[in-house]
Amino acid sequence: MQLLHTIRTKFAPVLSQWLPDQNSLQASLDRIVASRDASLADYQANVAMPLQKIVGKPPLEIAQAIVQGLQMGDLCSEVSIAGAGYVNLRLSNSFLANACEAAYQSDKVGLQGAQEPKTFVIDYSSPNVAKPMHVGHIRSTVIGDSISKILRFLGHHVITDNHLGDWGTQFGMIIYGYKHFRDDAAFQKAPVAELGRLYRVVQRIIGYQSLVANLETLERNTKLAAEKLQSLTEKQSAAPNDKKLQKELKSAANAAKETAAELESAKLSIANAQSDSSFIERCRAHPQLESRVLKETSKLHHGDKENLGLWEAFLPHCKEEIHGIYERLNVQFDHELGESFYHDMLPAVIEELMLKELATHSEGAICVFLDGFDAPMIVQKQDGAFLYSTTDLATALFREREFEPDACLYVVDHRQSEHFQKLFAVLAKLGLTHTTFKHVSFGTVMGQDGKPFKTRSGENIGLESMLDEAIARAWEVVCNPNRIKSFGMELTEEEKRDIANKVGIGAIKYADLSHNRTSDYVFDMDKMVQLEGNTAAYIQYSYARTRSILRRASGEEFQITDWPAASIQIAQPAERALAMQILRFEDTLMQSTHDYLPSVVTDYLYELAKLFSSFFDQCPVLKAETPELIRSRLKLTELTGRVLKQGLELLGIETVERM
RNA sequence: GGGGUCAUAGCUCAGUUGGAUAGAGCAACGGAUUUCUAAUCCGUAGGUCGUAGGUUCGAAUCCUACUGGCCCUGCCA
Repeated sequence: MQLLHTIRTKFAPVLSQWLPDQNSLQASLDRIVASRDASLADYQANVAMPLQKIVGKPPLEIAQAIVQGLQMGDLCSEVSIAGAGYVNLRLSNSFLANACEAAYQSDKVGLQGAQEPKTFVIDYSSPNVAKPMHVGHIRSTVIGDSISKILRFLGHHVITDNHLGDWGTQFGMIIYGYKHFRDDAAFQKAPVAELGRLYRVVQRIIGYQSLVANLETLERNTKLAAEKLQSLTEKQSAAPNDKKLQKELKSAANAAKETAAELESAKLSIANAQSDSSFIERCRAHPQLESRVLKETSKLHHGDKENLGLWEAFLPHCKEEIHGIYERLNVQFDHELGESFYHDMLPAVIEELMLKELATHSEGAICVFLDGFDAPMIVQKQDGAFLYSTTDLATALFREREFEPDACLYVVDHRQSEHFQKLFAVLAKLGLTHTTFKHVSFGTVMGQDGKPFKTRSGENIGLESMLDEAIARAWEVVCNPNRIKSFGMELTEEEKRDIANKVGIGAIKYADLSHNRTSDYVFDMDKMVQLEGNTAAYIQYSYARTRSILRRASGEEFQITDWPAASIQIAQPAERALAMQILRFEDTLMQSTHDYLPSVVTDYLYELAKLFSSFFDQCPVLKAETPELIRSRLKLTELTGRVLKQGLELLGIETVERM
């Protein structure tokens, strides 16, 4: 149910006497919120204080007038005024009980759903298929999947699209690699692994060559920075109190330090590479590899038979690989329209931009210049090739025609925010003004050292091995024989595998979703698999406990099966706290979709699981005083389980009946 | 140089349209168990919300400046 809306509706007639205008009335109603401190109130209306200017009376007097005018009916057991003029509400136990009853009878745990369903296109995951997927891809995939599920559950029309990078430079790299470095036997045996190896071989050579090529510039810059620092230091000693100079000195010192460190690390990498003689030989044999790779890419894009043939041969293998990962993550898409799908539409995009005089030639490229940005959006390179900005424009135009969405969400990392600002500005100029485009950005996954999460040698961490490790650790903890024996549970091997799998994958997903989407977070496998505190396992465990009680109830010892027909009673503090949290489910989902924050849902579920634990501790279910109470609590337990399961499902996390 | 973003307990983090005494988890300490699954519950301790101003009934939250970190900044995606 939409609890907040129900409460706010009661306030509307009273507040409208001072706020005849709909907008200001709504703004005032929005100040009625769940109380942060449950000991003060369940809900609080912070409406009287801002009204003092409009009404011309002290807040306390206004609050009194509000309370006198309110017709809360059965909803509240207590309405009071506190502090500077807060109107505090205490929901009545009978209301909570009835509302839980209704939620229990409903097939969607009481969900009313969106009044005006909208159409969303959600673009997420979108990896480059020829490269191995790494930890950086997990956020987009997991966040996008969760947002899609929540919106869909609320009744919106959601179209998910995995915009695969299946047409870019990385294919030039593996095509070049395949032509020159392939191991046929290895390719026969495991094509994806071999392609991955070829990608890394080519990447390493390009990396080395670019380091060598830039070494001179780097040395010069380092020298210049050091000289600048030197001269500023001299000036500083002449004028020690010049603040501007001090600032300059500081930034010069930083710059000198940075360039020196960069030079040092470049030299080190080069020295390391040079100790590998076969590698150096390869580099000599393939000079200027980057431009050779670009040529292969360009040939592919221009329909070269051989390259197109290789691309067609590689792509199914690459797709199979990532589909394997999606299967493990239990993530599905409605569409998988990659970059290659849009290739033929790109010239028309440029044509339209030129025709509408949005794009101009500049320095040999075709660019769209936008107010507020120094650099233009480049849509066609000097060499005639298109860029991802061109593809993104074509994609947006295609989706507009095909799906007619109300909103398009791009779940992409925050470093691309400027790209999306430009993209959206151009789309607006192209007349796509009735669709809301939104970059749902997210922060970087950091290592323990506070730097982007990489292996010690600087490589990205493979997604597959990360999932394997999470599952292995989940196994160790969950299927620990001592623990299982301690409460006499016998699990088959198959059941153990299933549990370890769902707990391990759940741990990774939950760790990602529970952090605020926009902030960076430190990746800590120990912690996320630790199964204590704010983790998926704690919630999954709570769910398993609800199932355990229900299993026992209908088992031989108690033989109770008639609780669905009984009525829910709310009396104990732990019962009412649990009931109220259950009823806040829909409000939580709506709040979560307001700015696409799955962490709102994780917080909610964690709180619900904690409240259930308290309830479990303080309110015996099967050993309650009366048969009626036993049945009431069984019903509440079942309802809690349903919400926990549904909530986890919206996060893409599965549950188990026993763990 | 320009722009973006972040700074909250020892650690990892919540705190979204400004609301009452700033909250969790971990780590530390103390209690509860013949268990409806102790992977639990209850409690103690821990803070000048980066600094300085401003806006107002009220600021961790909004504005300005400063300090520090990360990111982006014309032909990769």
